Amino acid sequence: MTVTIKDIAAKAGVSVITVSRAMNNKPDINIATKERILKIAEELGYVPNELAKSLVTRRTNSIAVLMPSTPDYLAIEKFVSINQVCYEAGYTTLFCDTQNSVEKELEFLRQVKSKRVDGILLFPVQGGDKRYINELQNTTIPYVFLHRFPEELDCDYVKNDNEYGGYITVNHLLEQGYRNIKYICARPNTTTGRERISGGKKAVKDNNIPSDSLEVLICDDSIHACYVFVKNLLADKSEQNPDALFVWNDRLAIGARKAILEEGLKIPEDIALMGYDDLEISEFLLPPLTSVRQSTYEIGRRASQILLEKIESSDNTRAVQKITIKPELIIRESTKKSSGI
Amino acid sequence: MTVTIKDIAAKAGVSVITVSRAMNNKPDINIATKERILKIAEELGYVPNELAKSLVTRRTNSIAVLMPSTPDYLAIEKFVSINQVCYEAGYTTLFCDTQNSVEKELEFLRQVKSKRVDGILLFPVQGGDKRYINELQNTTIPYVFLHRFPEELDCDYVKNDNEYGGYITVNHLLEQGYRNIKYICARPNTTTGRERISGGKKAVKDNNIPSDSLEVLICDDSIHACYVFVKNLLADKSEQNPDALFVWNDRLAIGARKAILEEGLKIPEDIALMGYDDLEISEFLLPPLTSVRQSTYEIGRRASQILLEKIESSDNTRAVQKITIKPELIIRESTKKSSGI
DNA sequence: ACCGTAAACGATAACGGTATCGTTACCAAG
DNA sequence: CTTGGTAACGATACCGTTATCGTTTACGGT
Repeated sequence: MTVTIKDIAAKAGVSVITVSRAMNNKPDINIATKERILKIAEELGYVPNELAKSLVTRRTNSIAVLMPSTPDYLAIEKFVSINQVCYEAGYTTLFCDTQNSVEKELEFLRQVKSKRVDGILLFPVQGGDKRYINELQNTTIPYVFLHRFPEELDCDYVKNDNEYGGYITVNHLLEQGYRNIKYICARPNTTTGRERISGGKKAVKDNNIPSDSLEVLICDDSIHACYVFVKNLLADKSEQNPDALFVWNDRLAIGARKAILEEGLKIPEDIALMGYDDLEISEFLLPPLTSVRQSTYEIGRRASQILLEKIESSDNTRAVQKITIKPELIIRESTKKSSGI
Repeated sequence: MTVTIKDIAAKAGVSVITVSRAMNNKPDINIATKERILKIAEELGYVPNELAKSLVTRRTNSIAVLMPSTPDYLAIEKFVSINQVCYEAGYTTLFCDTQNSVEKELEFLRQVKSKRVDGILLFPVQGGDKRYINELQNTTIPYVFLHRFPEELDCDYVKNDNEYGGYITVNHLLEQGYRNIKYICARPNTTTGRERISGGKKAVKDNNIPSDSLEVLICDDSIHACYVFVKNLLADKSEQNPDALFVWNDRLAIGARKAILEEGLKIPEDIALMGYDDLEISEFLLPPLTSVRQSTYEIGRRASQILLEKIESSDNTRAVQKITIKPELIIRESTKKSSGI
C-alpha cells in the first residue's frame, strides 16, 4: 500500500541502505545515483515513516508541554510561543492540558515517556507531589520548569519575579499617595500569590508606612466574582472606601472596574485601579489601566531554548539554569492622582 | 539501558509475546502468569515504547491540528476544546501553527503524514491552493475542515453561519431604528467577511430600507488601527456621524469604543456599537457590548467528534458531513435606543 | 482408544527504517 | 607488483513491539 524505501530500492535497482543515504543527505553515495533515487521517490509519492526512523535513531524531534489551560489564556499564549521556538529549531510540540490536576500530570508524564519525546516543559500544578517528583527523577528525558517548580528539586526553571512585581505595584500606589490600598487576590495560596503579597508588604515597610495601608482580600478567580466582590466592598458603608484597588490581574480588574463605575465613582479620582498582566485591551479602556507586563512570550522562549540546549548537548555536567524574569510596570491614567497630597 | 519486554520476558522465563499479552489485556494468557509479569514490569520500571507499537499496529492515537494562531486567541480556544475531546477519546493532538501561510500548511501536511497521525483537523488559510488540495487528495488519512474549506473539495466540515450572523446583527440594528450603519470590516476578502457582508445587505433588503443605510468600511485587524480609524471617521465633519457602528469583532470594538468615548459621544445615545465573538469581557464594559456569540468550543467539539468517527469506522461509504452552526445574538445596552423613533 | 476442543504459550516474521561493518573497484604511490 | 586509500555500494543485524500461525497440554465425550 504505502511506498517504502524497499519499493524505491527495487525500482532503482539498489539496496535499501543506498536509498536511505539518498534521502538523508548522507555521504558514501554517488550524486547521480542520489538524484535518480530522489526522482523515483518523488514519482512514487514516497513519505518517510518517522516512527521507524525514531525507533532506530532514538530521537523523535518532539517535546511535550505539560501545562494547565488557564481561563485567561495566558498559559496558552506561552504555549504558542514555545511552539514557535521549537518549530524553528525543528521540533514539534505535544500539548498536554493538565487542567491543574496532579493525576493528569502523572498520566501525561508516563504517556510522553512512552512516546519517547526528546524533552519536557513543565508548568506544574501547585504543590510538589511526591509521586510526581519521583516520576521525574526516574527519567532520563531532559526537562525544564516554567513559572513554578517543586522546591525539593534542584532543576532548571524560568519564572517571573512575582515578589518584585508585587513590590513595584504597591510602591507605585504609595508614591502616588494612596494610603488605603486593597489587594484583591484570586490565588493567595499559590507561590505566585504568596510572592506578590510578600513583595507588596515589603514595599509598605520600605516606605515606612503603617502596615494597615495595604490589606489583602481574597476573591474567586472569575470576572463576575470580582465584580460582585467589589460591588459588596463599596456597598459596605461601615468602612471607608479604599482609595486604591490592586487587582489580581487585568481580567478581574475589568469586573472591579464595572463595579466602581456603576457605583458612580470615578477612576482614578475616587478610586485608583490597577491590574496585572497588561492585556492587549488594557490601554484601550477609559481610563487606560495601569498594569504590570510580564512577557509570557519571553518565558516560553527562554524555557524552550534551555530545553533544546539540554537536549542537544550531551554534557551532563552543565550547570542548572535558574532564570527569574523581572516584570515591568506600565503606568497609565487609572492610577494617576490628579491632585498631589 | 531502557527496559524492554525482552528483559521482562527473560526475568519471567516466558517469551516476549506472552509479556505483550500481559501488558495489553489480551486473551490466551493465564491470570497468574499475567500478574507475575505485571509485577516484574513494575519492578523493572518498564515504560512501553509507543513508537514500536505504532510501527506495527499502524495506529498512533494522535491527530494533527493545522491552524493559524490568530491574534484574538479564538483559534487557540478552539484548539483547547479539540484537545479536550481528543484526550477523552484517548488521542493526543499535535498543534501545527500554520501562521496563515500556505507554504507552512504544505510543510505541516507532509510532516504529519510522516508522523503517521490517525487524522487531521484543518483550519485552512484563505484560498484553495492547488498543491494543498492535491496533497490532501493523495492521502488516506481522514480529515475534517473547521471554519473554512476549499470549495473544490466535497469534504467534511464544521463552520459558522456567517451569513446568518451578518443578517441578525444588521437586522437588530435596523429594528432598533438605526439608519446610518457603518460595518467596520477587518477581513473583507475572507469567506467569513464576504458572508457577513452579504448577510448584512440581505437584512437591509428584507426590511425594505434604502441600501445606503449600511456602508462597509475596511480597517486593519488591530485594536489600535480600529481606534485610529474611528477617530478619523468621527473627526470628519463633512459627513454626518453614523448612528451605529457594527465592528468586525469585540476586540476591535474596544478600539472603536475608546474613539467614540474620547470624542465625548455617548453609547448608545449618540452612536450604537456592536461587535462579534462575545468575548468574556464584553458584558463587563460600560455600557455592556452587544455581540454575537459563536461557540468556538462547539465547533472544535463537533469537528473532532466527526474526525474520530471517521478514524474509528472503516466504512468508506459514509456520507460526508457538512455542518453549519448558527451563531446567537447577544443584545446588551450598547445598541439599545433609549428613545424610540 | 480416539477425537475434538480449548487454554496457554512460543517461534518467527513482520513494521520501516538506520547502524555497523563489510566488500568491491579503482587508482596513485612506493 | 604490491600496498593502501577512498569512493560507492551492500548484507545483515537491530530498534521494540505485535500479528500470524503454530504447538503443547489437558480433558471431556463417545
